[in-house]
Amino acid sequence: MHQPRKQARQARSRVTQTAIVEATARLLETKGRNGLTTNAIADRAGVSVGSLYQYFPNKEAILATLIRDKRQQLLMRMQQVALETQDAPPDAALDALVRAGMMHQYDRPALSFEIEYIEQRLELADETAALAEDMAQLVLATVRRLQPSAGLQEARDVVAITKGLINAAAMAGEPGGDALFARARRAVLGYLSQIPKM
Amino acid sequence: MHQPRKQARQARSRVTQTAIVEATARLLETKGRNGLTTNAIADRAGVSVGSLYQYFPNKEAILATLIRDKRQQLLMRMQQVALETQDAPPDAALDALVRAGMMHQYDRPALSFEIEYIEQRLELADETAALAEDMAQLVLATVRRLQPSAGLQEARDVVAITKGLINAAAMAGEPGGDALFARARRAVLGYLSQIPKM
DNA sequence: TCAGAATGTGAATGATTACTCACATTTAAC
DNA sequence: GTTAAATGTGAGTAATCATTCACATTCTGA
Repeated sequence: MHQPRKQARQARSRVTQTAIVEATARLLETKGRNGLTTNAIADRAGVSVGSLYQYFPNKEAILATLIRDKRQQLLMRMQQVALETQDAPPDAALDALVRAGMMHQYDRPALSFEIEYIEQRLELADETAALAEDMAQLVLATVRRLQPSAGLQEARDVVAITKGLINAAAMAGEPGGDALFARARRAVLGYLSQIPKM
Repeated sequence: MHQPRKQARQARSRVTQTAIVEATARLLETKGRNGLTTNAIADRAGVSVGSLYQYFPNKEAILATLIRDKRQQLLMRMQQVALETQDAPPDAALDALVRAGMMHQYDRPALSFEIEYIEQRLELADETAALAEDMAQLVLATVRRLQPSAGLQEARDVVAITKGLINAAAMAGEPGGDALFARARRAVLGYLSQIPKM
C-alpha cells in the first residue's frame, strides 16, 4: 500500500479533504457504487487524483471516512434529541426520536441507501453492529417509558421497523412529510402495544 | 452489443443456462457485487466465458434474469399461500403470508440483500415497482379481512415493515425462527390496530 | 525575501475485466 | 455413417481504473 502524508497543517488541506469526501457522497448518490471511480471523485472535488492519495491510503478509506461521518452525525443527533426530550411526555419523546431518524434518512435518501449496502461489504461490519447497539440502547430508554416490559430486542425492532418503512417510502419516491411520519409513528406505537407483559 | 444465439433446442443448453444463473447467485452471496466477474461466473458454472454470451447479451442480463426468477418465485409463493388461506381465519391467513415472506428472504439472506441493492441500479426499477404493487394488492386482500379500513398504502407499509424487520435480523446474523416470526407478527398486527377508522 | 515544508498535479503504469471470434466438439436427423 | 445444426471453448483485445511518482506550486516562519 502506501502511507498518506502526515496530518494536515494548513487550512487548505482540510478544505481539500472535505471536498473529496463530499464529492464521494455526491457521486454515490448520482451514479451509485459503480460510477464511483477515483478520477471521478477527483474531478468532482476539483482536485487532482494525486491529492486523494495525500489523505487516504486508498479508495475504500474514503468510503470508510464518509460512512463514519454519517454514522457519527446520526448518533449525535439522536443523542441530542433524547436529551432534549428527557422531561417531555413519553410519546412526544418517542415521536421526536422517530422524526429525527426519518429526517436523517430523508435528507439524502439515495446516499443512505448506498451507504447501507457498502457498510456490509467493508471491514466496517463490526462498527456498524456497534452503532446499531448504541442506537438500540438510546431508543430503549425512551421506549421503556412507554412500555416498561420492552427489552433491547424490542428497541432494535423499533429501529428496524422505522428504517424499513422509511426506506421503502424513499425508494418509491414518496415525499417524506407528515403523512409518512404518521405512519411510522403508528408502526412503532402499534408494535410496542403488542409486546407481552411479563 | 451482440445477439445471443437463438432459443435453446437441446437439453444441455438449458442445463448450461441454469448453471450460469445459479453460479451468479452463489457468487453474489459469497463475494458480493464486486467479486462478480464474468470469468468467475463461468468458472463457478463449470463452463467457458464464451458460453455466457451464447445465452445472455451481457453481464447485466444475467443479473436481470436472476432477479426476475427470484421475484417470480416470491410472488407465486405468496399467491399460492393467499389462495390456500382464503377460507382460513383472517389472522391465520395474515400469519401465513408473513411467514412466507420471511421464509423467502431467510432462505438466502445474503442473496436477497444483494438483489435488493442491484434492483435499484438496473433498468429493472419499473419492474420492481410493479412487483411491489402486486405484493401490496395481494396483502391488501388479506389485511382488509382484519382491518376493513386499510388501504393500499397500509398494505405497502405492512410489506415494508416486515421486510425491514427481517432484513435487520438477517444482517445481525439472528436465526430466522419462531422468535423472529412472533415479532414480525406483532409488528404487523400492531400497525394495523393503529389504523384510524374512517 | 527566501528556504524548506506543505500541498497539489496528472501522465504513466500495471492490473483487472467485459466481451469477441475463429475454431472444436456434440447432437440429431436421415 | 454422414452431415449440418447446435453448443461449447478460451486465448486475445480494448477499455477502464486504482495507484504511483517525479515534479510544480503555495504557504509559513524567520
